[in-house]
Amino acid sequence: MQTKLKLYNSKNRALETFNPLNPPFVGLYVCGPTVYSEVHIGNVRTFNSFDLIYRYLLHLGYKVRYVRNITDVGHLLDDTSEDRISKKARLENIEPMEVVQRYTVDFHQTMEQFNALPPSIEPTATGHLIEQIELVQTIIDKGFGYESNGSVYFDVAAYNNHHNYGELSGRNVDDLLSNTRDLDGQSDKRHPADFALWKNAEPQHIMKWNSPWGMGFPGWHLECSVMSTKYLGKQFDIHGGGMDLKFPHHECEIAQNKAGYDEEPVKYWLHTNMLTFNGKKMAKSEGTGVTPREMLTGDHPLLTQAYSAMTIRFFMLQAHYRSTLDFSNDALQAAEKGLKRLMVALNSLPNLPVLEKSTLDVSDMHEKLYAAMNDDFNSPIAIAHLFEAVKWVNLISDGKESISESDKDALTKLLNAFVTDILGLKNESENDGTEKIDGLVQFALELRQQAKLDKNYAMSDSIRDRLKEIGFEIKDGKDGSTYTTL
RNA sequence: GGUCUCGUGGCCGAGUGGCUAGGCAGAGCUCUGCAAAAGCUUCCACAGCGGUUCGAAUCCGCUCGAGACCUCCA
Repeated sequence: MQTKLKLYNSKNRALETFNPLNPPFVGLYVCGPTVYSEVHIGNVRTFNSFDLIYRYLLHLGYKVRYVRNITDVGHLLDDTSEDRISKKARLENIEPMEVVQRYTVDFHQTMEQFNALPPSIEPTATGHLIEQIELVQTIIDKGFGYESNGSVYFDVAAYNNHHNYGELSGRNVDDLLSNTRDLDGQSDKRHPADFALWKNAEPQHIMKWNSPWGMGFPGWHLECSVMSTKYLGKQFDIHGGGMDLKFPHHECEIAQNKAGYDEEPVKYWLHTNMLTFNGKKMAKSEGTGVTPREMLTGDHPLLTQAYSAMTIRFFMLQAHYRSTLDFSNDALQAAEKGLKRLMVALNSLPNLPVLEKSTLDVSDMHEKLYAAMNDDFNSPIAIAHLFEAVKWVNLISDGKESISESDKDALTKLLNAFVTDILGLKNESENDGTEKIDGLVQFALELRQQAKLDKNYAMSDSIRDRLKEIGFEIKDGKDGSTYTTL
């Protein structure tokens, strides 16, 4: 088993060698979306980042259990005690579970378009209410939670006497206790930094359940503690999520786990950075997010055209997952062209001529690609090397470099592994031409070739233009014409 | 106000002490009836000011600028 992989543990702010708790098994938990509206493209970036990580771990041979939750209850709005899902349900006059269903399906369809592998388990908060209530009770029993007017809060001060609240996000409790902004409706809490484990429901509240403390609903951070423990154990390898979840969400999760189970739950914390838009974070709650649909259709004021899911995925992979990535029309156009060049080279691999000896060092390329990914999943570096390989392919085609049979096989295997399996990129436009269509286009090309021989350039240009309108781009080469589908 | 991150060529984005990624755009060339596409080659950088060092984009300090978290958020 590989041990060369290093990843950046954001809890220790350091690059660490990856040593799973129980190799070859790896437990990976990622905070999923709250399904009260369409995900935006920033959300997609996060899940694509973790898809890359998941794919690479699989590629290395680990048996990964990838758990990603669906949050279908519980996120309070600040000005009311109503959560986002029930608010949306009320506004649209439908059942909360209809909201959940609609956007869960939408989320799955979206991620499939981006070629993200589905997680091994995708648990929902509402499916784990019993476990959540149990954990609340345990935390109370251990003295780290208290009931107040039908709600239960986590006692941060009490917890901090035994543990270190703020260890993940680098905060200190004294600052938090004195520095937290004053918000209304927190009078039930002993300290402003305390957070809800269970929240009392008003009579008009739709999503509520019975509990030892009355009708209510679970707190904001509880579900992830419960579901990660249930499916991955009290200690597991990797917990991931967006940077913006680091505090308070992940901090609270750690506190709940340690308070309830007396274990340090997570060995490696991975946080992905934000996709920005004009330099600023997209915020679902402020409606500033661009949706995948808008990008895939080009129906957005900032975009001059539609972009394919693979273009967007490739664009995202050209930045490291821990860097912010600023999204713009120009950057996407660049990604589109780059991706095309990469895929064309990959597709031409089988046609490369072979010679006795190679003038290129395939094993060196192999080393460099793995070194890049082993260095905290550095996909931009890996892609840079892949473009070097693209150059090789073109030079070999031109007869300016040569490759042996065995090296060609090795290179083919290597590039396919990285582009297809690890980066998760696939051809989008091929295969919409069936054999019959291909035959038709070839026939048109023959007619055009004859026209050219007859010096009937009006005809040959006309054929070229018409085919382009239909979606076939003609490329005239030395040995005749070929085409690509647009 | 507190905590933290970042500022790289026209654009996106790697790189943490010397060998100055990569993509796109630009330029030149090849191919070509023309064009497109493609390919090859190539120019342009490290916010500013100081300091450490034989040597800094990379370390330290200051200034300016941007952003994130502190409240639901990927």
